[in-house]
Amino acid sequence: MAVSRSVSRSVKQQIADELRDQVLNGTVAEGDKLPSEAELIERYGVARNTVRDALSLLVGEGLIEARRPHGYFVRDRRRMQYRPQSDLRGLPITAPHDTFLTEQEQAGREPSQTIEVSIVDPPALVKERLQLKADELAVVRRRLRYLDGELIYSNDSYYPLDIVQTTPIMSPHDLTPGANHTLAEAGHTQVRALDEITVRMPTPDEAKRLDLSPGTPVAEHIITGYDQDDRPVRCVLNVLPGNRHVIIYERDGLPSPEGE
Amino acid sequence: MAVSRSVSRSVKQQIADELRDQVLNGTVAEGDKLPSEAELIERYGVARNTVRDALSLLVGEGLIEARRPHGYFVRDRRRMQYRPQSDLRGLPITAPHDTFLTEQEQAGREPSQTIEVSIVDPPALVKERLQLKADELAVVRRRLRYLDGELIYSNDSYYPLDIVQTTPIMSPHDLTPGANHTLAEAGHTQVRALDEITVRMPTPDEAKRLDLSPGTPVAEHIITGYDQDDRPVRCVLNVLPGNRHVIIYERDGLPSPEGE
DNA sequence: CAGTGGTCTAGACCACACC
DNA sequence: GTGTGGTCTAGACCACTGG
Repeated sequence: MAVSRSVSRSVKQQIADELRDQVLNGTVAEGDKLPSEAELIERYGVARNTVRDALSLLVGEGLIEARRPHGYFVRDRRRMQYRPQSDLRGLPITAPHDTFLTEQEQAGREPSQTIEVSIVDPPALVKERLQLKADELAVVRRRLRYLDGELIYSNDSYYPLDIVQTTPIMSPHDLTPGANHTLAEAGHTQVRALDEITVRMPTPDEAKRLDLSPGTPVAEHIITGYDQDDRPVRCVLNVLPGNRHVIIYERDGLPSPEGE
Repeated sequence: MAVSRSVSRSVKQQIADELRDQVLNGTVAEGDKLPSEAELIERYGVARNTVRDALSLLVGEGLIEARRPHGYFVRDRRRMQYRPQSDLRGLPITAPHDTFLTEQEQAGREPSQTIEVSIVDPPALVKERLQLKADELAVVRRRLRYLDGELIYSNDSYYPLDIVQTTPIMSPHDLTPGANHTLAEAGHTQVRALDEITVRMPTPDEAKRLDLSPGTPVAEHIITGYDQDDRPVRCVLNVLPGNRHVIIYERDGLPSPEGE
C-alpha cells in the first residue's frame, strides 16, 4: 500500500523511508523483528528485489540486520563508554590492574579476554610508529575483550622486542603488576602518548573476526606511547565496532595561548 | 574468467575479492576507473545483477564509488589531521583567531566556511549537555567548512541564549576576537571540556548535506565546554566524513595512579 | 547519440534453523 | 517439512553526461 510510481522518490526509497520512520519513532523497537520479505512484497505490491533493495538501504545505515533464517531485526543502539585516558593512565590491561577488567567488574558486568602472545615482524603501520628498522621484530599481545560473553573490541599491543625480551610481557597471561610497571622496571617509563583515531568500514577479515554485521563501521584507535627519552615503547592497535562505543576524552586547562 | 561455481565462496564474493585485490595492491590506483559493468559481465560470464552485487560489496567497504554515468572509481584514501585539542585551545573558529582557518592557511590550502546563525530550540542531545530546561533556547552557529572548495566537515556550535544574548556570537560573521574571548568577557571562561566521539553510518540527511557517497561512515564529535563554575557554556556538534580524517589527541603526564 | 549506472520485474534454486 | 533470507539469471526501461 501507498507506494506511488512516477514520484521523484524511487519505490525502494519510499519503502525504506516508511520502515526507517517506524524504527526511529519506536513503532518497531530495538530488537524487534521487521515484516518478512514476503510480507513486504505483498504489502507494497512490488518485486522481491525491490523489497530487498529497500531493506539493504537500512542495513547500510546500520539500523537493521538480517538474521538468517529468522528475519530482519532492529539493531541495538546502546553504546558503552570507551575511555582511552583511563585505559592508559590505569595502564593497559592486566589482572588486578587491568583497567578494562576492573572497570567493567565494577559496573556489574562480566569481563573476559583471550590473550595470545607472539614475536612478529609487525605491520608497516606499527613499524613506523615504533621506529623499528626493517629487520627489527616486536612482541605483540593480541587480545579479544568480551563483556558478558559478547565481543567488545580487539586490542593488539606491540612492544619493541629488545625492550621486553626478558619481561613478563612475553608470557600469555594477564600482567599482574601491569604493563606500564613492567616497562618502567625495564627503564622505560611512559610519559606521553599519541592517539590516532580513524573511522572506516571494516576489512572482510575484521568483519569476520569481530563478527560485524554489514553496515557496521569501525574506529581504529592507535596509541603510541613514549618514554622519558622520547623513545616509542609501545604501539597499541584497537579496533572498535562503531555501533557499540562512545569514545570519551576529558580535557582541562585550555590555557588560551593568545589571550583568546 | 576464472569464477568457479560450487565452491564455498559465492560468485559475487570471488569477483569482489579479485577486484579488491587489484585496488589494494595498486593494480588500479586511487582515482582510477574500474571496468564497466558491461565489461565485467563479459569477463566473468555472469548476469548483471551478480556483477552489481560484487561491486556493491566494495562500495560498502568504502573502497570504490559509482560516478554516474562515468563508471566506478577507486576512492581517495588520504586523510587530513583533525585535532580537537588545538581546535579548542586556539578556540573555536573566528577570523584571525579561528584555528581552522589559520592552521589550514599555513598548510597552503584554501580554507573557507559558510556561517548561519539562528536561535533555536536545540535537539535533546544538546539540551541535556547544556543543562537547558524544556523551554530554554540556544543560539546556534552552523558552519560548513571547506578546503580548496571541498567540503570537509560540518560544525554546529550551540550556546545558551541567556549567556550570549548581547554578544557578537549572535552575528553571522567570523568572530574576530574569538568565541572563547567573547564568552570570557561575558563572565564565562571555559576551563574544561568533555569530548564524545561516536562512529556510525550517516543519516540520509547528513549524507545529502555532506555529499557522502555510500559506504562512508561518519564520526560525530560532541564537545561540551564548562566554565569556572562548572556550568556548561558551549556544546559543539561536529560531523566528520570518516574517509577524510584522522582524529588526533596528544596526552602527557600519565601519572600512574596506583603505582602501576 | 552512445554508454554509463540506477531501478524494477519475475522468475529459480539454495542453505539454514526450527518444528 | 516450512519459512527465512542469500544467490543468481535474463530481461526491461530510465536519467544523466559526454562527445
